[in-house]
Amino acid sequence: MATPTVVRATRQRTAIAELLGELSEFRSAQDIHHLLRSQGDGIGLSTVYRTLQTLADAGEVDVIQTADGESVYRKCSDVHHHHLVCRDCGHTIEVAGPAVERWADKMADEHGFTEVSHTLEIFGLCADCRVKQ
Amino acid sequence: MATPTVVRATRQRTAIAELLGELSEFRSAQDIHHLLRSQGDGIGLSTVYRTLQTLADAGEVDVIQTADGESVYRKCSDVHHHHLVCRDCGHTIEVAGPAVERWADKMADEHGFTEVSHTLEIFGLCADCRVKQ
DNA sequence: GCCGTAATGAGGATGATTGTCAAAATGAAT
DNA sequence: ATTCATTTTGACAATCATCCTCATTACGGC
Repeated sequence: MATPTVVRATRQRTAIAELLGELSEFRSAQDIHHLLRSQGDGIGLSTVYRTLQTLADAGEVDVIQTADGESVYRKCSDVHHHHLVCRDCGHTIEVAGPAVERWADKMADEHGFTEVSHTLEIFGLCADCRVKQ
Repeated sequence: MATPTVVRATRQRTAIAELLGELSEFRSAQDIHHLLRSQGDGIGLSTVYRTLQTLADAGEVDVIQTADGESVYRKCSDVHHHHLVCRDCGHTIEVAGPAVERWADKMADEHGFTEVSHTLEIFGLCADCRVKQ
């Protein structure tokens, strides 16, 4: 992929960005592909994957992996945060935990680790999904 | 998979358990398969996957997923803990963070989530790998 | 040893993700 | 608006980890 010197706006990219703007849950690339198609936007699966990856690299969307290893995407706020995710419907709440960040950095530092990053997600059953069952 | 009523000891299971006992890093199923084969233990890939899954279900090994979605396994202590993992060599240190557990539960509770679990891993470059580069 | 059951493993199936590349679309300049 | 270099797209094939199938083998209680 010879790095492009300019980035172009396309119908497909706009459609993905808009859809992500409306969703509050993490969705897989395949989900997003289906959603777009079912609302009439012709788009190829490759394009969805490529675009989501680009957005993720740019920090525009967050990516986490479900228990079975599938990558799911969501447009999030810019500030550092973690997620409280419903295992059933995917509904997500952003939560901040400054104390946790400090703790993680301290642990890494104490053991001589550098270039530290961390992943932290909380999974559960949201109130809505609990009653539904 | 009709649940067996008894569990049998086999050469393959013993080999996997022993290997895991010697390793301090997270390794993929394929890694483990190669390692066993290269030390002369004939074993099938399916068996490795099956056994690791069984061990994971029983809580005998921990499973986390690498950045590219691959599952990696490691024998861990029984107490609840998290991992400080070297991105380069996989070397892993178990760390405990009781305050983090409480925080996660509190967040979930405040938003009405039940059946809560969480994942938390810290990634970095260990001291050894830093000098090596 | 025998035998009922559990476990193995070779090979095929699955499913998410990525690569290929010719054709289509973009946007800057004319 | 037309041209044109470059970026994007998307149908399809290729990868790759993981799971499934099922005939064969191994375990362990008798």
